Amino acid sequence: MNDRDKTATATKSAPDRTIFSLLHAARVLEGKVETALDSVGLSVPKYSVLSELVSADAPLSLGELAGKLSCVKSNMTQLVDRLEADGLVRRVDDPKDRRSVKAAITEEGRAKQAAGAEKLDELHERFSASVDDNDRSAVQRLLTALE
Amino acid sequence: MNDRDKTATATKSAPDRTIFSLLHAARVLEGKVETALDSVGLSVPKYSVLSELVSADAPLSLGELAGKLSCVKSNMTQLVDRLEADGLVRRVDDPKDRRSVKAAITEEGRAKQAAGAEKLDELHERFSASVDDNDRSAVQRLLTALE
DNA sequence: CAAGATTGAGAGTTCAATCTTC
DNA sequence: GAAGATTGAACTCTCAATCTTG
Repeated sequence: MNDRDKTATATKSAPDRTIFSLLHAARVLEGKVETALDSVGLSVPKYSVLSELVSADAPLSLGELAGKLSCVKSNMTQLVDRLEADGLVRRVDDPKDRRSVKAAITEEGRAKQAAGAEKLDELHERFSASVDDNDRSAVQRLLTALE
Repeated sequence: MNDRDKTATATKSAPDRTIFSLLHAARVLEGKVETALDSVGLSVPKYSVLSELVSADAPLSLGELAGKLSCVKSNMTQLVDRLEADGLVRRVDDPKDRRSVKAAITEEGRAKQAAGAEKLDELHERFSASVDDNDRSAVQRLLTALE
């Protein structure tokens, strides 16, 4: 069942490829995650920061957060700005290191994170129900082959 | 009210989260596409616009382009601003409809698009080589189940 | 000088409002 | 009024430069 791939380098604008359908699927999925979180008033980056703070169960420095979210520090500066404006986190000084600023989650932030996690669980439930185990492991295999 | 029960959210998403690995894989893949296009001086949105113009083989209005890329019209206004600054497209008036502005690809834009397509083909080659047909069709199945 | 965070500029995206033209 | 495009504001992200502190 392999009679595609006729001209490898010749045809430029002949779209076929699974690679782009995977990309498209990811966009769709990401959209669903965004919608789910949006219904509780959170964005994906905001939810990610709150989740890290909840799972650490302690304030984290902006540098640590940037590392965990795999983004640049200046990004975290602005993201925490918005979270602070929303009242979901609070900047606290680090007595150990006067250069450092830590983000501490507020009660409101904790509640938002829990609400977001709830929505994400629901989404995951629906997703899992519509996919059988064989396909699931095939995807896992394909994904790890990607790195 | 909110007794944070760690076992509730933490253990639930730990063992079984294909949804998130798919999301992660998409990020990785998207990063590779970005890198490939960046090597010829293009971003993904810019390449997409150029490709649409090449495949249409005629100028397209900004509204048409926004529709094809599934984005908002105001987005296309700014994107075409940047493409015009790069000398890759040119705004031309539509004699049929004085409200409308069309984007016409330049020779330089055509060359850039071809270079980008070349890089993407190479990427696709490498990807296809590392995926067998069974896994490929599993992905297709999973993707259609997603909508 | 290193490591923390911040600022400024720019790319990309969305939405709401506006302006011109049909 | 409805459909073209544009502008302004907001969010997310990156990079380069800067400022403070170790």
